[in-house]
Amino acid sequence: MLARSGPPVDVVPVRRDDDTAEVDVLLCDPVGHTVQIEEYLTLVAALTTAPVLVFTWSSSPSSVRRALAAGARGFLSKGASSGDLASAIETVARGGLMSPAASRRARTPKGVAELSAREAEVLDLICAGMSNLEIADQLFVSVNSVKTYVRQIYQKIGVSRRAQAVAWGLAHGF
Amino acid sequence: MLARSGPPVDVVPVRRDDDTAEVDVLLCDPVGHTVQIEEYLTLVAALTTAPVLVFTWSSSPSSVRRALAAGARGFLSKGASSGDLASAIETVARGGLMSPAASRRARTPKGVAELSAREAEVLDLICAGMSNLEIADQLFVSVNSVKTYVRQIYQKIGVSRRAQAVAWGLAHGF
DNA sequence: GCCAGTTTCACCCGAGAGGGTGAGGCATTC
DNA sequence: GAATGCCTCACCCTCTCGGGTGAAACTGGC
Repeated sequence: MLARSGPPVDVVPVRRDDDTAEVDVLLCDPVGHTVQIEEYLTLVAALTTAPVLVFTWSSSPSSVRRALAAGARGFLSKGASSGDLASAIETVARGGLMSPAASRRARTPKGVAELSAREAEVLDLICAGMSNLEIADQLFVSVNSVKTYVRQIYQKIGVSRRAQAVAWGLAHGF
Repeated sequence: MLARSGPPVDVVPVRRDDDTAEVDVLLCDPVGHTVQIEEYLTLVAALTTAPVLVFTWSSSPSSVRRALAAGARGFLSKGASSGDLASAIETVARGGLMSPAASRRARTPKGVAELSAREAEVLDLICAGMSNLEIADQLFVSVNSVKTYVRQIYQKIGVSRRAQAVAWGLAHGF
């Protein structure tokens, strides 16, 4: 995704228990932790001296507010373009603050416009091959909630089974 | 797939009831018709004056023999590279005969080496979002057979559910 | 002819998915 | 405050899938 952006960006996967990685900006998706986002970001910030850029599907003003208040230097929706992501990384690496107000225009990739943040999140995990129960575990919700999202997703993207949803999702940037 | 090949090739979808399409080479996958491939190819040949290039997963010598005997000007495995496909189209368009002996080296794309032709065929249809029953209908076999293939595919590519198989398949050229 | 691999099929059973209905709580907007 | 959309959850039921077992027929190579 970033390979086609203008500025050169090296991506280094960082895991929770990896405290030796040197990065300029830490990209962090608090999926499953949105309820206690403050605690989560405090933990994440303790792992690195690099500024933290939250990169997740949810971009509700409440999440943004709380993430920034928790010390994140930026917040960007996964629906933003790769160019926006690259420039967000640059802004944060330079010590600036990246708020979604600057990227609100480039909101979602084409075809995802009608999915809510949560629905997009669930579709992301479906495309990763996870079962409903695994997704429920990951997001700390009931499997009934996941089934509801799955139904809504299928209606919105016009499919009727999982394989079709995966194919759709992968064709649309998930 | 062909967009990245050297020679320029225009692809025109041709359906069974479309007898006005002008094409130089007719690409034809007799999926589901391998038992009566002769009859099928006779029908196909009646649709066009263009040479017929069979493009399918199965590349058993028996299928090749019978397809060429039925009038096909070429036979190419779907496992072949896009370059091979493009040059096969050129060969056939020039009036040549395209037999798999020339493309046997570039047999399957990476990662599909262990799938049989039938298994690859089934995975193709899974990636198209079809259910087991639909696949069975398409291939004129029992749904029990399809389940068996699905099991074998999952074992070979190391997945345990459909969504994972779709993602794997799409990542490997299906 | 023998052997291995492939194709095909059946059956059993539990797990997972999918479609439906209904409901309450929260955040945002007017 | 009311309306709307979203999130969350429950429950019902059916369908599909997935893992297992077993078996027969065919093809190609040795």
